[in-house]
Amino acid sequence: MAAEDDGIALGPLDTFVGYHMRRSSALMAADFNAAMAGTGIRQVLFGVLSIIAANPGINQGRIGAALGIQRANMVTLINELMDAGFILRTVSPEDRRAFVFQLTDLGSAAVADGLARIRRHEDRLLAGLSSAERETLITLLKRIEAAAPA
Amino acid sequence: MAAEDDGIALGPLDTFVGYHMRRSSALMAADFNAAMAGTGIRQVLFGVLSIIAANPGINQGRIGAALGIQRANMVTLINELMDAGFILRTVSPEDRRAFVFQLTDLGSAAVADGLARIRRHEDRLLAGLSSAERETLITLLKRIEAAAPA
DNA sequence: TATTGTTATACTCTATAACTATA
DNA sequence: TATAGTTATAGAGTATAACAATA
Repeated sequence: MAAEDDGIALGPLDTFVGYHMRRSSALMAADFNAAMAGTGIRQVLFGVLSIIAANPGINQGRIGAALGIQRANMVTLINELMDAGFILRTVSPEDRRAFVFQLTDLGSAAVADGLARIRRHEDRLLAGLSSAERETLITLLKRIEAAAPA
Repeated sequence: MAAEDDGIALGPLDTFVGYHMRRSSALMAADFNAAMAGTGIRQVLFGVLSIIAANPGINQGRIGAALGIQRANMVTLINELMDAGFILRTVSPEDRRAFVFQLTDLGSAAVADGLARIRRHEDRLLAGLSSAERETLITLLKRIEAAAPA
């Protein structure tokens, strides 16, 4: 899964941000999954839980908007988290079309455990970067997110 | 597809490299696909073409190793590129189990056209980063690739 | 009419296991 | 027996279009 470098030239590929983004993102995702093994939580699911934790009472559409997940794809994710007992779904008092969400106690515990695992996972994987470099990296990535077309 | 920031708090998510990597990588991939529209070339396919261009006569397994693609998944990719007429497959003279590859003229043209498109796409998307920042970004990403477990 | 959530569907990417033919 | 490529298959992520209920 890591970058193999058996004397194989990457050519111009090596100069593209997109290529290295794709590779390193995939590697981080694989290590994330290893760190989360047994919890049933994947990157997207942790994202959803995290948004609910930080915005209790938020509705489904806004969670998707925050994470770049389409309405149609939110449905399965929410159902998974409901089935796992991590979230509580209620009809919005202000808009009876919408569902609003809260974490259950189990969900809060899953977020806390997940945060600890993710911190260890990132500390391990990014041990070669100073904290300044890590911040630089996040800053640069955020600028790309901000620049990307709607 | 871009980062929505309608006053929705990301919480701790915002502090994770993995989260921003995932988002920005997805955004770059979407913009890549838009830039390549009509060519039939996706990120993985361009990667394979690029490796063959830089290493004529390379075999299937080594292409996969260079790009982190499993043997089983290489098969379809190679078949796609064969069907498109971009590559030439011959049995290796040294090892009759292995196939070695060259670009066809059409494949060379596709790579040249792709390179131009990708450069425009990255220049547009990364216009907010100085060239020094772009290099910093690539350097940091490469260090993550190097650090990731095998 | 527009919006929230849903269903159905399809394509891509990735992963594993078992097979074949050569080495 | 190990390796190169293949087949079959499954899980996950993401995309679009059409629908029901509510606004």
